[in-house]
Amino acid sequence: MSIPEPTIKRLCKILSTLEILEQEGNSFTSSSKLEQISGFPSHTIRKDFSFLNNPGRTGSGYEISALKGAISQSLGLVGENRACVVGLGRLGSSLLEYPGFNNGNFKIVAGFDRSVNKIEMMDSTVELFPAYKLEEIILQKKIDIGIIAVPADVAVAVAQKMIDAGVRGILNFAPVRVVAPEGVVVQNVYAVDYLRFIASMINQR
Amino acid sequence: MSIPEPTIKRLCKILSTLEILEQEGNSFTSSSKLEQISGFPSHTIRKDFSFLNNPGRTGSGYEISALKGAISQSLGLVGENRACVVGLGRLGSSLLEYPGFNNGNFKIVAGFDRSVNKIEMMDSTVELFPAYKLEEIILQKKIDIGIIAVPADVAVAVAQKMIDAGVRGILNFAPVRVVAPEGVVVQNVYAVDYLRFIASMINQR
DNA sequence: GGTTGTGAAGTAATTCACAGCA
DNA sequence: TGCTGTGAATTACTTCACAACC
Repeated sequence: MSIPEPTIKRLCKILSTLEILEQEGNSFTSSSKLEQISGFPSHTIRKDFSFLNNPGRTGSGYEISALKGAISQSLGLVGENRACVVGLGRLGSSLLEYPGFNNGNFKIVAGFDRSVNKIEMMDSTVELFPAYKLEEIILQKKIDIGIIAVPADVAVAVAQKMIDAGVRGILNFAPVRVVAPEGVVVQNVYAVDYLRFIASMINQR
Repeated sequence: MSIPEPTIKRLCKILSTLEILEQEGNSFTSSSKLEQISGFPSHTIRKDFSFLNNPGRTGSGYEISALKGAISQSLGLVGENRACVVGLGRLGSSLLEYPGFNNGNFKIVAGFDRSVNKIEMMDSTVELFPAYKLEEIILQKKIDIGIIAVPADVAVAVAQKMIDAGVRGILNFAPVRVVAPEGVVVQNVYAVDYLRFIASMINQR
């Protein structure tokens, strides 16, 4: 039975929430507590969890580490997903060190920038390359997710190179909409869209 | 008749798409063309548009500027929404100049940082203030949307100050989930959530 | 041929409500 | 009493299909 997309998105967010709870020293939680923190209603959370394999115990709540495992497993977040960041301006360079990117399931294995000079000047724990090596390195390092943080005018070209090199997912922060063929998952994160959504919710209701 | 939330989100994205089309010199478009660019099926787009006031002409397509107006109007994106950015690290400082933030409907009227030194050194077209003035300036400048770009450990405190000062919407880029009382719209943009979603779509299906 | 706009039909997601358990 | 887990009921959304139009 496949998991509905809204459920997947909520589970991703709940996973982050659980990590925060764990960092704060908790080892158990409940659907009502998760409602307070995540904002999702508790019955929705429980329904979402019904797609997992018995993550909790009827009567008591959820053991956080077991719950995290159950979510990760059901979402297929198991192996190590290898990612790269293209464009090392302010946004890109902050992404290289974004907390949580280099957790168990993800690893940023390369950064790219057009400017060879910038690459040589930056010091980073991530290996850096000039942009023209993008396709070569994606193949060589078996990168499956590309993160785009370049200016709008080159974002589409970068995306195309990623797709040609065989990337299976793209996270695009450039203010341009990237479309990809069937089989490549794209998420466009365009900050203005969120601002507009917020303004629309504020002004409309 | 209120507009369903999925429709609102799509309309926000389509609005950006229209701006791109317009920049490229187009003045007309159609639902099938928008399908190609946005990825949403054309019938969904047309259904979404049915919540607007006759944006197109049966038979021919849509006049982009009229369509933009109809969407903006229906979403309540009419006045000027005043926003501020808190935290002027790499992410925050890039947001200050983010293209499209300072378009017709939004205006970034203030930037804040804890470090007085940084504020004095940065040159920006946006007025900058030390963090302790946050509440004062929000009131004074009638800011209704707060953008959070501070580290995780202070994000919740910043959000609380914004809420206390009367902000009506929060766009949070810190890797912490901000929750707000009824009446304050929050969007948490946590990059890891998108990575997880992508990985889950890649690995699962 | 192309297009929009929309009721009707179909599908999907949410919410309810309660049994079963600690 | 407070919790989970889940069928059933409800609600919401999407897709279809076609009339009206260029």
